[in-house]
Amino acid sequence: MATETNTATAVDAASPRGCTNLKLKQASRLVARHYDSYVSPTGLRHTQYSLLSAVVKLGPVRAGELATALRLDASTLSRNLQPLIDKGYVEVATGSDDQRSRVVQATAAGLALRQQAQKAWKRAQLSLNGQLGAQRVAALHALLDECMAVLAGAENDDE
Amino acid sequence: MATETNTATAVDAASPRGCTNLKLKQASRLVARHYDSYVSPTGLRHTQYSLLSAVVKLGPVRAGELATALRLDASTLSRNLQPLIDKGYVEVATGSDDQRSRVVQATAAGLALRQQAQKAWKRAQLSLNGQLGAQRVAALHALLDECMAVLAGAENDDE
DNA sequence: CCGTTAAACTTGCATATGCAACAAGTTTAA
DNA sequence: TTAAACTTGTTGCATATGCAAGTTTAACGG
Repeated sequence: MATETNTATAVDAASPRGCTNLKLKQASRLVARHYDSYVSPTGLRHTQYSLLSAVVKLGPVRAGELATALRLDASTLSRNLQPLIDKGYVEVATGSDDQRSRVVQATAAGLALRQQAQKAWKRAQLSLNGQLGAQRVAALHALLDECMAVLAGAENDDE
Repeated sequence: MATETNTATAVDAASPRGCTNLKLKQASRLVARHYDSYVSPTGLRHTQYSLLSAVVKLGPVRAGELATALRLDASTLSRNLQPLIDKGYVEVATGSDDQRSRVVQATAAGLALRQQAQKAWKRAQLSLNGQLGAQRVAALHALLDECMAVLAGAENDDE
């Protein structure tokens, strides 16, 4: 969109201060705790809710795709599934064409719980929108999406 | 600053889509990996670099203050310090007035390493600025700072 | 002075996270 | 058709994270 300032021409003192990584981690921790205060009474942690939701939405899906979609390392995904499997919310089957692949999907119990938890999530999100202002949240989402799109695409490049 | 829209007046279709928590975590993971690719050759992980930097900046500081400054749970901070202590980059002493408190500070080795690692951090940050655009990064920082200020202040309130 | 309450950390427990190495199944090429 | 190369997941290892409970020390009330 707007001419991507490739020279220093239009940068009018936009030199970022501080560490983007630290700010993201801190904000993420704060927000995660906020969500957990709403969602954890359902028995799911914020991470587990996100994962279960993704499994429900993406239907029967291979582990690798799920990891890519969530931008998670494959090994992390593999382990994060375990608590949900133990509790009987998702099940994993071996792929039909490719014996190496694992196909993940939600159980009936998982679907039911997700619907419950989604209500709690909704309250958490609305509460956050209220505290921060819907516009600010929308702006943050847009910015984060843009950043992820750029970074995900550049993962194979050198400088 | 700008009138904090407390009513629905100025919201013109700013209903945020998606989950703020998930977006923050995903973006944070991507960015963390980016920083690690620059910083980890120094022997520090991105989290450890942030922590060591905070210790250096805040000088001799009580554990509690450090946790508050980093918005980390006290128990997490306590444990995160351990790797740095083991490697001899920071040292912890018992408080003089209050025997319960612990005072943390960087060692000479810690200071030296931090200076080295800071160069790697700088390259990571500049590279990120380049990929995302300095303005976008600056905007993101501003937004994150605002969010943290609001959320940190509201930690004791109900809805 | 002693028992109670509060404050500052640390521990136990359960996840979350990623890299390197590994195991297993598929595809390719000789 | 078999070994090399590649793909898909899982394991080992080392942190990162937070809540609840425990420990030690301070501060207070009587």
